[in-house]
Amino acid sequence: MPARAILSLEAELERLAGAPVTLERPSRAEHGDYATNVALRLAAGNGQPPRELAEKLAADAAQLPEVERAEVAGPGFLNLFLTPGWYADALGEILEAGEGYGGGLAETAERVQVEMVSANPTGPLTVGSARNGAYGDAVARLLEFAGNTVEREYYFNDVGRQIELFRESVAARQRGEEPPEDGYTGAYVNEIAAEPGDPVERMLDEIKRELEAFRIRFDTWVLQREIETQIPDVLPKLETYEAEGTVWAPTSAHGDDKDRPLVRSTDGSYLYYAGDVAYVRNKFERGFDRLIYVLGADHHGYVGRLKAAAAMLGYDADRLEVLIYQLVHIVEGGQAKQSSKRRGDVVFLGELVDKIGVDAARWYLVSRGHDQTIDIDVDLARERSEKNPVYYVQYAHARIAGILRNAGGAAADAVADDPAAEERDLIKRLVEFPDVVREATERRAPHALPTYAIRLADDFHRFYHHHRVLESEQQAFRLGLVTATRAVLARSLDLIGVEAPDRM
RNA sequence: GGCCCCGUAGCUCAGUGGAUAGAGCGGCAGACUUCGAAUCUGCGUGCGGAGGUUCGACUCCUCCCGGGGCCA
Repeated sequence: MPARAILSLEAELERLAGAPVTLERPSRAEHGDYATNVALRLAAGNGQPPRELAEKLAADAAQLPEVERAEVAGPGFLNLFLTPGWYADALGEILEAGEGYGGGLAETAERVQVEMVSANPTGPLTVGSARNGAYGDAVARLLEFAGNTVEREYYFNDVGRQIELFRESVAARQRGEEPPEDGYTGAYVNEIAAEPGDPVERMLDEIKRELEAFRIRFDTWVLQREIETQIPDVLPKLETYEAEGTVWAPTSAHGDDKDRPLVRSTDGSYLYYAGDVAYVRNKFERGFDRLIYVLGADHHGYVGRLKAAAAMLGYDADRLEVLIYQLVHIVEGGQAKQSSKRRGDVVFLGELVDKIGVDAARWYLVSRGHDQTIDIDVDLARERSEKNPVYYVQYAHARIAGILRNAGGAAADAVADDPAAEERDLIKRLVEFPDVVREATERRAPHALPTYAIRLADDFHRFYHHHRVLESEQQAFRLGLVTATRAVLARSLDLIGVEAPDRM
């Protein structure tokens, strides 16, 4: 939802035009503060020349108190130039909303679970898991900001072949032997072997520490072992059939590519999908309105089977959402590198954070679209991190914090007789924020936030370069302007888990 | 063979129907007696290809080419 200042203007224009009006910011200043293509849309319907319609609408619009002048351009665009009064209203709205500006936009607040990361506890978290967490946590933060209740969950696959291999690998090292064929050989295996206690427990604790350091706070940790005890209760609730010595779930009747095996008839042992179904039921039974799974592109095949599980259990499959992000490729010396946690030649989250820090890492991992594959050269990462736009945005925040420190609590307001171009641009940028947040939330696309934050920082730095805040005739208005800017910068960063420092 | 993602400036990427497609990095040339120069200003004939839908397509549809992934 756009800011109120936009909505009310759209509503007035809608009344004049007799049709829905959407305002957008033209890329060129001479096309006005805002523009609408409503005349073009209307003309397509009733055969009237679009410019004629636009001319009439322009004459009416020019009478509105917010509109300084209205012009018709191109094939029939209506370009609006707004009054200082509109800018004062817009900034006033933002200052009034304070820290909550742009939030609380959910139409109906839901109880949402976001399950993310969920890497096997057979090693430290990789950069792939870091992307999962950075992305999933940003989506979770957006949903919370919109007014939903969000719980973050981590599912530990603590049983199965990989776990056994991991235990055997550690045990072999402890005996001074080589790990088994296909076993885990990374350096961290030696470190785990050197310490007492269950290696899986140790990895669980290590992963929890890493996530906390990465600023992802989980509400619940679930063990596969526990979920599997619920399988016997769940299977009778499913329609199943037996074939080839196996009990199957007819998931293809619910949109899956093919049916999934549940139980091996010969020995009654459960297959992987049985656990998936039990877990889906377990989640819904906990009362969530919406389940979100965050999975890498290599798990794309899970979308159909998870939704089928929900449907077979009698739940609305639309309430189970699977967010797929593309993989992180490690590049070294210009060559993409095959990586394997077993061989230990992956790049770990810890290494990335050591080299570039949490802020740059989270920014970097979430600033690409989730449908975009990321290539990461860790050796270049540190060098690049010095040029990371995250510091550009943080610097804008720190600069404002400095101004506000020096202002010593002087009064701030929203009114200026005739805001300068840089001031108008900054206000219009701030006015965009609720819509950026809304779209990022709806599309589960938090990468819109870094993009927006750079633009906002850019507008601020330009404003700062041209105008003094303190000891100027416009001090109160400019303090209002930078106060609003600081709040929106801080919120933009917080939504992607990056800190907004007062000093750098 | 089937399915999913991607192809935009030298590089990394924004841009899910509007006007002359934008940032960052790299490069060149400028700007500090000033609330923080981690800043600002200037310099760019690029949407993989071919059709189609539309008043209007980077955006939607079909096919082809190229890269990545999953399943078989």
